[in-house]
Amino acid sequence: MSSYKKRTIIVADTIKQMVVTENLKPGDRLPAETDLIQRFKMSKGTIREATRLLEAQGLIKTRTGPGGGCFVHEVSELRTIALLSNYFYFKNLNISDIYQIRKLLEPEVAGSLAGNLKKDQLKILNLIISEYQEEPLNEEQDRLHHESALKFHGCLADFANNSLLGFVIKFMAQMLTEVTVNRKLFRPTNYELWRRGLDFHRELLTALEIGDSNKAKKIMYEHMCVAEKLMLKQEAMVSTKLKEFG
Amino acid sequence: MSSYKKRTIIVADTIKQMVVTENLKPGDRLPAETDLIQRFKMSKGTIREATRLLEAQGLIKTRTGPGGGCFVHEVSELRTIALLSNYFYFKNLNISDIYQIRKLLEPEVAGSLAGNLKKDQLKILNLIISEYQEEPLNEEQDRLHHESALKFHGCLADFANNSLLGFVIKFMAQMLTEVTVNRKLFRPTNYELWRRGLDFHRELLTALEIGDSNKAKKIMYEHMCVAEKLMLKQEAMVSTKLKEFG
DNA sequence: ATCTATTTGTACGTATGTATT
DNA sequence: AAATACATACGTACAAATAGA
Repeated sequence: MSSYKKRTIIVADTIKQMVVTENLKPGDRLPAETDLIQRFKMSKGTIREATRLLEAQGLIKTRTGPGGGCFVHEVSELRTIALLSNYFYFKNLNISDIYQIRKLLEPEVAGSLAGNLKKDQLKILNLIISEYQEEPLNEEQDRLHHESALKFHGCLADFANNSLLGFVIKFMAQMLTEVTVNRKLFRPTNYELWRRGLDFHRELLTALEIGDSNKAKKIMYEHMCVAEKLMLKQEAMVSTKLKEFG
Repeated sequence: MSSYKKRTIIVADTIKQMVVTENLKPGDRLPAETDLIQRFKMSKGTIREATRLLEAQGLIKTRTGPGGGCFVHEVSELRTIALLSNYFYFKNLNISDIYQIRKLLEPEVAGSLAGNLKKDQLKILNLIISEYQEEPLNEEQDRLHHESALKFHGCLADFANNSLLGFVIKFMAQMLTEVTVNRKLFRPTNYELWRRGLDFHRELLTALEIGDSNKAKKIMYEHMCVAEKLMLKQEAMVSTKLKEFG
């Protein structure tokens, strides 16, 4: 019940504050380990605990050797999504939860991108589509197709000007992957999901190219509705199977 | 270039895997420190580094004393939002980015809650509104009002059945707070933002109570639009001031 | 290209503190 | 009050990485 703070926390907080008050940017140098030892009058171990804590959060990076030390670091998207996944691990998300959000956000992005994509961006999207244009012949291929299709959505999100919106969309895709993998929703192969998804993506790309914002929005919305329906069907089928044979 | 892994990481990963493969739930016990020391044949310090790593991620909790030890722990929402904030620290979000998402998600939640709130839930919402029903007399009060108003939105999000949607909305509110605080958007006091926000919240509560889903949705959407406009105005004013006097 | 100095990283052992039964 | 089990912190020794001579 005291306001006592552990020494490692004091050091970590001080370094964090330093970044804010001195307006440090990624790549900027922080005091060396030996400096901190002297400044705080603490042992090497204690100081290292502090930097390790910040490193675990992805806020700093340390390098060994001459000219090495602690540097401000931008937290990576991958690590952030991983940490978010931990939070939702026990939350038992279901398909509909995810699609409720996707149905709202994905059409918005599609609409905002219509007519605003550069040639090389369209090229990239086409390239991604080509990764899943062939009919999947087995479960493994189906899974890979599914992953690539989600990459298509992630790519659209990256092209959006709103990094916050882009992040949320990519996170939704990640959660969807985790849910499908956890519940083994890839057996049997979902031919219809692949086939209709591919069609939607192609249509969407055309609408984006000609700059028809409303059409792009509409296609994406329908795409989300159909995908949700098919995944729910798959889910129902899998759970029936589990009841029968599990 | 080797697949060498630090001993602490090996221990941490092994424990993580244990949670997944044994399908452990929050509160379940993990091996005690002394057990792990024997099992891995490592020093106490090394083992502690591993558990500390997992604790930093919020995945486990350790308790001292007899019967103490490591326990599986559900990552807290607060901590998760804090980690997410780190990610966006260098991303330079702006008001419009945040409101683009709020305008899509908040009305959806409002609509879904109409007619579905229990009496005690309505009571809680009323109580929160009472926290900012008096006119703010100074900057500090204005800031507190603003915080309480965001709590109102967070509470609605909690009442939604979709925990994912609720989380995203609460995160948006948090980002909004950080942006306003960082850019010192609280001076001068934004009387209009408070006044109109209060009115919208009251109207919304009525719509939720009588179960008019469409009206609730519409009110919330308008609320978002007005709030965005007022905050952008405030932002423009602040930046003008900075140019003149900064 | 090798050696050297520098700077962080890992691990151990130990002493003492704190929380819980 | 005592026993238990984790928490914090220190100091030390050696390992690994790296820049520069």
